[in-house]
Amino acid sequence: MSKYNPHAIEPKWQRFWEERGLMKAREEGKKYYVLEMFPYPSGDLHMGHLKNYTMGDALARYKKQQGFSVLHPMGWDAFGLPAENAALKFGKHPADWTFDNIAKAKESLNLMGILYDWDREVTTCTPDYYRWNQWIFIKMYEAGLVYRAGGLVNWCPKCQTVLANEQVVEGRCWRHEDTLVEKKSLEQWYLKITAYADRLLNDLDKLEHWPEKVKAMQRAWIGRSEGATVKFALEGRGEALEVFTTRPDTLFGATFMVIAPEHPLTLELVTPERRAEVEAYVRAAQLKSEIERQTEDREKTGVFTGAYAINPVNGKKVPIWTADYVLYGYGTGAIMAVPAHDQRDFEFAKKFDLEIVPVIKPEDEDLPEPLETAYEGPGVMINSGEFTGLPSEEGKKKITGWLAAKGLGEATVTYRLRDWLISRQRYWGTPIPMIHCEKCGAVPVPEDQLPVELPEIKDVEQIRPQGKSPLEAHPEFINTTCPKCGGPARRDADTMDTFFDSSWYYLRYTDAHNDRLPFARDKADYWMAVDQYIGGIEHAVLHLLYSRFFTKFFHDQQMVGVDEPFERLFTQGMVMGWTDYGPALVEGERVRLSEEARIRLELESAELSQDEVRKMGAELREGPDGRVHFWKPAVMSKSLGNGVMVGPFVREQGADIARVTILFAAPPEKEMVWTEEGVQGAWRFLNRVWRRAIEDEEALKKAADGFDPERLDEAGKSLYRKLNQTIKKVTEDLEGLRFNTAIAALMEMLNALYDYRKTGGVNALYKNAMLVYLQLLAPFAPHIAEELWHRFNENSVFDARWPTYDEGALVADTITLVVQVNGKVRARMQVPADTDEKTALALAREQENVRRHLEGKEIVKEIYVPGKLVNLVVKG
RNA sequence: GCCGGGAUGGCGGAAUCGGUAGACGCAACGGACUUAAAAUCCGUUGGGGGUUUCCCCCGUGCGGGUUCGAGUCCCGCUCCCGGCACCA
Repeated sequence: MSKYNPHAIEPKWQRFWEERGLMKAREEGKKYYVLEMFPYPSGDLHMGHLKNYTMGDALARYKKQQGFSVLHPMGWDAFGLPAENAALKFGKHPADWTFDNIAKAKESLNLMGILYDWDREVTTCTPDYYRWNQWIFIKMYEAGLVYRAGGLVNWCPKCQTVLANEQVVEGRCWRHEDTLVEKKSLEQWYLKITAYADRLLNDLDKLEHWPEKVKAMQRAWIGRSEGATVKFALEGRGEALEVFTTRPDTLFGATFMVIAPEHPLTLELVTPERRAEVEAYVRAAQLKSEIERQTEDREKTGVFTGAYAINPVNGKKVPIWTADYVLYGYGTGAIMAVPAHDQRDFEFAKKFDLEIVPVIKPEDEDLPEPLETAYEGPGVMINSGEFTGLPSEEGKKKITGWLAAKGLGEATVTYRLRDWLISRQRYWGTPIPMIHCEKCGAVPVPEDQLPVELPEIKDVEQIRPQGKSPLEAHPEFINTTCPKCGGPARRDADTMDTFFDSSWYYLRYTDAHNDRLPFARDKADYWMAVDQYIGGIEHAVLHLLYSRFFTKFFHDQQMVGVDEPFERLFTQGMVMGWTDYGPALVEGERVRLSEEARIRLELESAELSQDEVRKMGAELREGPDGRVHFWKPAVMSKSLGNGVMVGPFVREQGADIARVTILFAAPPEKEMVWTEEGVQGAWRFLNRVWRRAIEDEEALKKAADGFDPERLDEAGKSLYRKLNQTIKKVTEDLEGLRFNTAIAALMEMLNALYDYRKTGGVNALYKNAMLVYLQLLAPFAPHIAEELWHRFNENSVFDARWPTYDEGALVADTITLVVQVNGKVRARMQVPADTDEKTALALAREQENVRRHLEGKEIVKEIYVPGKLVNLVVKG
C-alpha cells in the first residue's frame, strides 16, 4: 500500500490543472467573481502572505465545482512607493526588483496549488496597463473631477514626496511609521472625490455583506456634518468672516471667534499693534508638525488679533482670536466660539478670560452658576431674543431660516473627506498625462498620444527621491510641444499615487487585453460586481474608498452598470508566528528581558512576573543557544524573521498540509498562530484520509455504484445520514467562508467512515460516501483529493458536480429526546423521530430519574419541542 | 472621549430563529503494538462531590431582569482588541 507523499503527487496535479486550464474564465452561464486584493510584489513569500489567496482559491474551486463560470484572477500592484522604496533599499532598480519578485511570488502561488486565470494577469507598471490610468485621468479631467491647486500638503521627508490625507496615519507616513509628516505649500493635482462624498456615504447602507467595522471606518472618514454657515461682518472691513457650525441654535452665545493660524485672513485682519505677536504665533504653529499638535497636552494656546466681528443675531461686537485648535482644513477654517456650549471654546474662554453666555438650558433643571464645564446637550433656548423658549432642535432650523432670509447664512453640509492629492514626486509611477504650456496653461495629452511612457532611467542613483520628480532631470521626457498651440511646453514631471492603479484593476481583469478601452462595457457588466472580495483591513479607507469612487465615476460615464464594485467583502485575520525575543533571566517569579526585547515588545519595563508572561500569551522556552528565551506570537514578517517560508515548507511538507493548517487553525477573520502542532494535526488528518481510501482501493474499484438508501442497515443509515449532514454543513460553511468549521465537519465525517469500516464492508454506500468525501475535501486539499479521485474516476474532481444532500436523510428515524424538569436535564430517551406530543410526554414522565424529581410535586406545565426536548415544570 | 468588535476548558475554538454548553483539533494522561523509539490504534480529560453500569451541585467576564428554559434576548457595569480623535 502506498504512503501519502505530497511531494510525489502535488506537482503532477498542478501541471494537470495548468494544462487543462481549470481556472480559465469564460463568459458563459452564471458567473462568480472571486478576488483577493492584489499584492505589491515583495520578496520571498511566507505563509502570512498566502492566507487570503488560499481562502480565495478554496472558494474559487468550490464555485467551479458548483458549475459557476468562475473568474479568479491575479495581478501585481507593481508601481508605487512600497515597491520603489523596497527596491531602493536593496540598491536595485524598481523594474528589476518588481519583475524578479513577481516571478518568485508566482512560484510560491503555484507551489501552494493556488489557481488563477493567468491569461488575465495585470501588472500595473506595464504601459498596456498604465496607459489606461492616463486615459481615466483625462476622462476625469474632462468631467471636471481633476484640478490643480496650491496650498498646504502633507510631505513625507523620507519618501520625499507629498501624500494623500488617507496616507497619513496618526501624523506619520503610511510607509514610515517612524517619520512625522510635514506640511509644505505646493501646487499639485487633485481628484475631486468630495463630489461623491454623499453617494459614498449613503451607498454604504447598500453594502449588506461588508463588515460593520469597515463601513464604520468609511463613515467616520467621510465625516458628514449638518449645520449652517454663518457670515460675521468684519468691523471696519467690507467683507465677512464665514464660519461653519453644527449648533446654529447657540448663535446668541457666540462671544468671540477663532481663526486658524494658517488661514490667509489671519495676517490680513491683524491690527498693527498686535501684528508682531500674531506673526510669531502663526510661525510657531507652522513649525509644529501635525503630531505635535495632537500629542501635546490639550492646553489651549492662542492670541488676539485685535480685530472684531459683529454677531449677526444680536449685533454684538466679538473679538477675533487665532488659535491652533481650529483647523484650517476643516469647514471654513474659522469658528464662532460658544464657550457655554462647547468644551473647547469653554477652556479657551477660561484661559483667556473671555465672556461666557449660556443660551441653552437643560429641559428640567438650571445650569450651575458659574458654569464649570460647557453644557453640550440639547435643551431650551435662553438669552436668545425672539428665539428664547424654543427647544434647541427647533432653534437650529429657525435660526438657520432667519439667517438665510437675511442673506447672512445658510444650511450647509460639511465633510471631513478632503480631495485626493495624487501627484507624487517620485519615479516609479504612472506619468501624469498633462502638459504645461506658458500660453495655454495645463493641457491634457491627446488620447492618441497615450501612453506617456515612463522613461527608462537605468542608474538607480538618479531614481532616488530628491524632493522633486527625478523625471525633471530628463529633458527628452520633459520638453515637448503644446498639443493646443504647438508651442514649446513641458510635461508634468510627477507620477500618480499608486492607489490610482489599484482603484480599477478589478475591472481590467474582466477584459485584460483590450487595447481600445480600459475595459469593454459588456465584459465588465458580465463579471461585475466582484462577488467576494478578500483582503486586509488596512485598506478599509484607502483602497476600498478610492475603488468605490472610481466605480461610481465609471457608472456615471456609462462605462459600467454597477455603481458599487464589491458585493461581499471579507477582511481576513493575520498569520502570526512564534517569535524569539531573546534570552530571559528567570529568578523564581521574576523574569527579566533584554532592553532590546523590551523595546520590540513595547513594554514599560523589562522586568515581568511569570503571571504577566502568561497573560501576554508568551512562553519561556529554550532558544537556539540552549538558554531560556522569551517567545511570543507576532505577525509574520521579514524583519522579525518569524515567517514560515512557502517554498521550503511546501517542498518539505506539502501544499495541502499548509492549506489545511491555515484554514483550520482559527476562524478566517481572526488572527491565527502558525504552530508546529497545527501542522502535525493537518498532516495526521490528510494521512487518515489517504489511508481510508487507499486501504480499500481495490475493493472500492470493484464495488457497485448504486444503492437504495431505504434499504440500509443501522450502521449504513447512520453513515448515509452523516454524509448528507456533512454535505449540508460544508456547503453552508463554504458560502459563509467558515473554512475552519467546514474542515471540522470533514474530520467528523472521516471519523464516521472509520467507524463504519470497523463493522461494515466496502459496498456501494461506502464507495459513494468515499467519493463524495473527496469532492467535499477538494476545495481545501485539492491535490490529495484529485489524486485519490483519479484512482476511481477518469475526470478531474473539479469537473464532477458538487454533491447535493438528501433532505430526508438528515434526521435519524430514532432520535435522542432530552427530558428536563424545571429546565434541568434529568434523562435522555431514544424515541422515533415522529413521536407525537402525547406519547413523548407520557414516556418522559415514566423515566426513572424523572420520576424521582417529580415525586411529591405537581406538574404545572409541559413543554414539548419536537425532535429536541421535553420540559416538565413542577411546583411544590 | 466617540465609534466598531469581542470575553466560552490547559490552548485554538464549536454551539446564536432561546432548547442536551464544550463539536472538531491541539496539548496532557493511561493503555495496546514494538527490543526500543517514531508512527498508528483504543480510552480519559470543565470544576467539585457522592451511596461511582449511575446520580447530585456549580459552570460561557461581573450584577440584575425577561422566560418553562439564556452562552444566545433586555438593562447596568468591568476588561480586552481595533479604528478615530481639538472636525466646530
